Amino acid sequence: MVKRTSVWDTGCPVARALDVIGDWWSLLIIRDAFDGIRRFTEFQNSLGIAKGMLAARLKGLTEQGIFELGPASDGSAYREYSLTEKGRGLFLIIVALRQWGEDYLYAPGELHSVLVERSSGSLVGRLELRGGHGHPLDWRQTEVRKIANA
Amino acid sequence: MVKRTSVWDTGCPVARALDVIGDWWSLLIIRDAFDGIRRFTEFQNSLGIAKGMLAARLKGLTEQGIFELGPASDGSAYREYSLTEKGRGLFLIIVALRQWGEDYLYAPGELHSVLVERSSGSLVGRLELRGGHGHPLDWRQTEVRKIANA
DNA sequence: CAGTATCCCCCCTGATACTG
DNA sequence: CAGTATCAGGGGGGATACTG
Repeated sequence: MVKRTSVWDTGCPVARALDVIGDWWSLLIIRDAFDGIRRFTEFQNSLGIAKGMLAARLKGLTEQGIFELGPASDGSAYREYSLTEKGRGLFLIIVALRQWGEDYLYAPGELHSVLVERSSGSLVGRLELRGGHGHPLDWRQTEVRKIANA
Repeated sequence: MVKRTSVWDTGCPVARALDVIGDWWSLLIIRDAFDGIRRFTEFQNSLGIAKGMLAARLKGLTEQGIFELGPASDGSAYREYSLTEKGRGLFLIIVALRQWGEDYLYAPGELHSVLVERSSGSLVGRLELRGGHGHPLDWRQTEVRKIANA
């Protein structure tokens, strides 16, 4: 097996998601997109990523339907990358990563960016696991039901 | 974990989180841990990962305080990897990945595993973005407030 | 500005063999 | 069972030069 093993066909949506955006750069690029970045050079400057890598990632993510390449919104001659609905669906993953990072990767007093509600400036609430009827749930109360599949 | 270009010090918790668990295997290992897998060989069989890779990942994640290595709970002579509180905090990230994967990576009718509430068997509810007072929020109503940092 | 092309290093990854 | 040691290779990744 020359190529990296794919977990696409394991029947687990987590594995399939990681097959698409599980590399190191993709979610950082997407995070920047949520922050309003849309142009190639903007991404490059923000991330410090090599041009070749950035081009490959943007191409891959566009092929996956996460970005779409359209005319620039400012009327300039250039084009820009914008998130599709599928790409915008990744927002909660970014938020979950952010909240975990805030909780466990910063020493008390260490500064970091925060996600706030634009209208009020108040912090966005924590994501919570809930049951089908809205009641709070602990992870221990859940289980993965496997489906018989090939 | 040595990285070619580290984004640890950018002041963004998302970047810092990805520095820790942003590689392709880590979250799959952690997903398996949430499914009850605790032993080296169980991980290896479940993931189809090379032993060397698995050993390196488990070592790194243990050093990061995500796993801890303790005596086997079944009283056998072997040891087992269990998630720390920090590791268990990653559950929402897994759930977010799962929900996105279910939404966008499966064709209608294609089978996949699902996360259910153990007591009732009903599907776990969707994660939702909410404001500080519990009101629903769209990502467009949020923004990242950057902090002046080194 | 927005990439493409190229070079090159070395890490990641996988496979196998070996050990306590 | 639970790793460690070792090896081979491919491609991730960075840097630079070049182009439309």
